[in-house]
Amino acid sequence: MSAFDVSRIHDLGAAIPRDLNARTSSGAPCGACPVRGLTFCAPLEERELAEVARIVKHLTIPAGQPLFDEGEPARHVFSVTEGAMKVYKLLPDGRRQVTGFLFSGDFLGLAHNESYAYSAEAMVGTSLCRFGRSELEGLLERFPQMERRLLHMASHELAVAQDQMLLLGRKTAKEKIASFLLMLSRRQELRGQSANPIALPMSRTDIGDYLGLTTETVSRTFTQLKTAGEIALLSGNRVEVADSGGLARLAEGEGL
Amino acid sequence: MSAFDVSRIHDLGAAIPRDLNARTSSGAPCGACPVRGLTFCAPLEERELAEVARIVKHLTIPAGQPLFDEGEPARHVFSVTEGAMKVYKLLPDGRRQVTGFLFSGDFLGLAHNESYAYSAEAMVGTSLCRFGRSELEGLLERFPQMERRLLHMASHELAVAQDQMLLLGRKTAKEKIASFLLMLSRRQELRGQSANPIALPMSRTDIGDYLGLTTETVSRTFTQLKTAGEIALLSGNRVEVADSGGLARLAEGEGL
DNA sequence: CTATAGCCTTGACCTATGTCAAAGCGGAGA
DNA sequence: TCTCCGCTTTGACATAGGTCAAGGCTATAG
Repeated sequence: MSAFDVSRIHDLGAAIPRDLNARTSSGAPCGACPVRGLTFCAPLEERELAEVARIVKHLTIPAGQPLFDEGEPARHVFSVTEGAMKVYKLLPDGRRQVTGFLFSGDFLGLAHNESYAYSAEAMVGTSLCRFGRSELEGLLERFPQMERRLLHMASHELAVAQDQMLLLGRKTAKEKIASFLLMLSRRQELRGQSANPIALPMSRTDIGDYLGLTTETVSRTFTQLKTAGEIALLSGNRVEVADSGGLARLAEGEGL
Repeated sequence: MSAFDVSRIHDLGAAIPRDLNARTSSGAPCGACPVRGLTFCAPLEERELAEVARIVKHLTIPAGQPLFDEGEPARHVFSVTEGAMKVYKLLPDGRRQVTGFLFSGDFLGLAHNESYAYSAEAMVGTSLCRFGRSELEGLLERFPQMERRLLHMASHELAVAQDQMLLLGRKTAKEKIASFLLMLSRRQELRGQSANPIALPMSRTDIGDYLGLTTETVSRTFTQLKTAGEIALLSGNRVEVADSGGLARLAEGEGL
């Protein structure tokens, strides 16, 4: 896959300008945001979006570029509008844990203290909305429904994190890979894309660091699943799932 | 340790009645809540606490008793006032991941959908405040600072969950145990207790299910740390840390 | 069209941790 | 104070997954 070809992994089509008053600082209207329904802007009315547009800055970063690093002062929060990112934590000796993959509609940068708790890096060319922390706080004060939405999103993230703990602590390599593929598939659907085939914008190393495995084990497990007829590896780092029910049973350790 | 002896693990002393108007349904005044500063009630003024007292129900459960099970309709949220609980998720074949240990001041039961995402069980006799979900929502609507506090607490939980992912995915058994002990020590301090010795109200099996290890490995690793002079195992399931700096370095994989 | 650099896959071997089994031991109740 | 019972510890052995080491593809750049 071309590292810069965003469309391969996010295919919602271009934003259709509707000539609303609300415009971001770089000119894109929030009212035309293709992923608004997924973001924390969802509960706002079009009139209120103007307030958002006033404080938002739109930015685009190329594949492989870091957005921020763990420990850096947390001055901004971000919302992914297009592309794909990974967030991760490091141990002093370089061991890495990818704590999440982010796609359009996902939120990042919320920190409970003054600095980011993890690093964030684009895996393909990625577009984001950026909010100053204090400006966002003002916004949350004015629009309580936005704060409620954010709390709801955080609760969801928490549930996802607990699932990931179960995966990391108690699942086998095969169960981890099966769970991972299903997670990506479901998220594609949530973004309005088809559940199958599944796009993998991340490397085997990234997948390993997300699942608590090595590159080699990830690769071997993909091969096993392919040999067993569970999946097919397509060109462009895509995976076709033969029987999602079977994969789901595999993911929960219920054999096949 | 006596399974019912709460004081062993939580020693803030008895609540001192201050004769405030705010009282819980079982008579205990919220104004005298010994852990109020730690809970989501913290930002409320005494006058506002009366509202909380009106909808709260105080309850006490014995060691080993479940509070709720994963998948059950999430009708209530809870705040631990005294004692210790564990929350966990199960795989169909019985494999278990303990996703957290809860002590006084901790919040549980927040669900982003209609049912609980995990099971909760008391490890020692435990007291909790219970809130009906809809009543709590009304409260959050009236007191936005409470909702902000809840968002802040959720962000903190999220950061803790990411640390736990790093632990589960990338740390060795020795690093996991060291991290675990430090976490308990710090939380004791946050609750106003001494950092050392550390009380372990949970079984070796619980610790293993929290750290992604078996009982045997947990036990062997404690023995190793004891032999290395890092810790001492005291009576009553307590652990004395010889040098917390050394343990901290161990926890991050920086040798000793 | 061809070269090239970076993934990805595969193989052989190793080890941290799991599994199975059997003693210790401490605390709750009599 | 004594007696169990359940948890913890320890030992011997097994294995999933890690490590080290070659190749093999594939997609961009020239």
